[in-house]
Amino acid sequence: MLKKNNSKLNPNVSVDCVIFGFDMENLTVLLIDRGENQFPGSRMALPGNLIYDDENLEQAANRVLEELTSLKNIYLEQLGAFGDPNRISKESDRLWLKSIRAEPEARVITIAYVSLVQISDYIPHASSFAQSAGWASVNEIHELAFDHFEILTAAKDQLKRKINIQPIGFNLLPEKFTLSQLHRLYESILDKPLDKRNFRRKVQKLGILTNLKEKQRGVPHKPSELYKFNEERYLELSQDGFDNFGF
Amino acid sequence: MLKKNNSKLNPNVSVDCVIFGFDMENLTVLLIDRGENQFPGSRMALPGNLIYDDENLEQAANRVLEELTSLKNIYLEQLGAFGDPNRISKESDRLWLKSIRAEPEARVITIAYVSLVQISDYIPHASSFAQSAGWASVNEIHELAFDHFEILTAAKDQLKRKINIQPIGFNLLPEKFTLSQLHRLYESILDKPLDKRNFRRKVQKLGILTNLKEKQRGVPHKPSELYKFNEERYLELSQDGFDNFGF
DNA sequence: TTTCTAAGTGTCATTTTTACACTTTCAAAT
DNA sequence: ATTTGAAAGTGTAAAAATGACACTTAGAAA
Repeated sequence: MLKKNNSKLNPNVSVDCVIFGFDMENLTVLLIDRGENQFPGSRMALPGNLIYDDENLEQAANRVLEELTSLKNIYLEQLGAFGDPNRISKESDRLWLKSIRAEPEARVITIAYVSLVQISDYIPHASSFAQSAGWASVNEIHELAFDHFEILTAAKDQLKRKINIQPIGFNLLPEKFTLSQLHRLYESILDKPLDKRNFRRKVQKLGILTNLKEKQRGVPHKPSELYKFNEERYLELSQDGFDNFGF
Repeated sequence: MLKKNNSKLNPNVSVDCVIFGFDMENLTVLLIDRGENQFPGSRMALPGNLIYDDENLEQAANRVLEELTSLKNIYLEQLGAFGDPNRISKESDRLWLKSIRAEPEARVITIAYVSLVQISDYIPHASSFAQSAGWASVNEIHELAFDHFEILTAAKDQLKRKINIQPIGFNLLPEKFTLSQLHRLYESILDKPLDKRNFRRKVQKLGILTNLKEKQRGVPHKPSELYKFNEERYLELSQDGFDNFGF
């Protein structure tokens, strides 16, 4: 596992990763399982760990993510810092830290990073201290280790806000997707129903979708046309300061 | 100066504060002066310092701000973490750190906080290691200590984004203000001209301004009517999920 | 051939946005 | 008393965006 030459873990700063996916039904998030001797509910955690003194925060997040889940080279965006002095002092968390850290009692603030990926491109495999790693439906999660539930909530809120400013939802879909899939994705992120016709009208007027003139096959209903995200067109628009991506 | 009982400074985590003001002409920011033996340009810095192990980040930001500038009880919002391993390794910064820190070579990541205040309510007085503290016009700043210029740029960008979602500009104005002052404020934050009539129409339709039926006095031109921010009305609106505050 | 399922489509009323120029009110100067 | 300078304040019409709303179509499976 990625060895750091002679650099030193910083006992006070960690990174945590909120990796969102979309299983065509619901928004999902990548969690690791800390194993059976944890209290139920708090077994699951966001992938995260201490940083090394010679790496920057984003590098650290990528390294930790790879160490724990095998996911590599993912674009991560910073969510913010979480630094409550008691954030790691639940009894179950302290016991666990004793088993994996050199200075389990140190004050640790964590920097959270967020990413959006296509589930099918990234198949997590647990390693290091993660017993397993996998996708969980965001709206079925009610408790996590440390302050990770709070971090997840902040990440969902940020995603809601950002999706009205940038067309970032495409990162969660496969290269070819249908308008209905995009529609369901927006509904599940914004957590509210959107009128089908109005949604389609607007998304098509933006001009950032290319119709591939290709149909779904094998579905027991009228097959949908497939689209892809037109990145060049998006860059044109956003250079001109266009920001009306909202619903 | 605010003594911390027996708690310990954390050598690896600091906070920095970006306090914005508005002098009725331009957006301004609160800076401290590190004194004459600094290189020109890098003499000025954002108020910031290491955190204590038993305080949370927002508390730390408030404490540090008060220690350096005497400003108290200011609502601070987190901007994010800045953690480049080389962020404090410019030669001039290292020399300065040697004079004020116990572990001047430690890796330090910083959490930046932002606030908007009315210049006239908060008169900064330097203390601790600040030689002086005062307001500087944001668009005249081209260099700062450490990575503070980068932090300031991120804060300006966040402000631009946020002002289109929440009517936060009011925090920068005195209680009574004119529509023209509000107009100039929006133009200076968004850094683009806004049509006077359209601006007034929209801001008045929002219903979050109360006309005080009171006129400016002593101005050598038609006196303006004075308004104040109607917070109750704003809360009503934002509870219903209203978000169209943009220009 | 029937049935089931999701895809796909258009219009009208309302609201929001944009572009644009002249009159008014006060203080200061003459 | 009159003039001047400076910013405040005001309305309209065209274009664009939004929101509400219901039926037809294409394919697979029975």
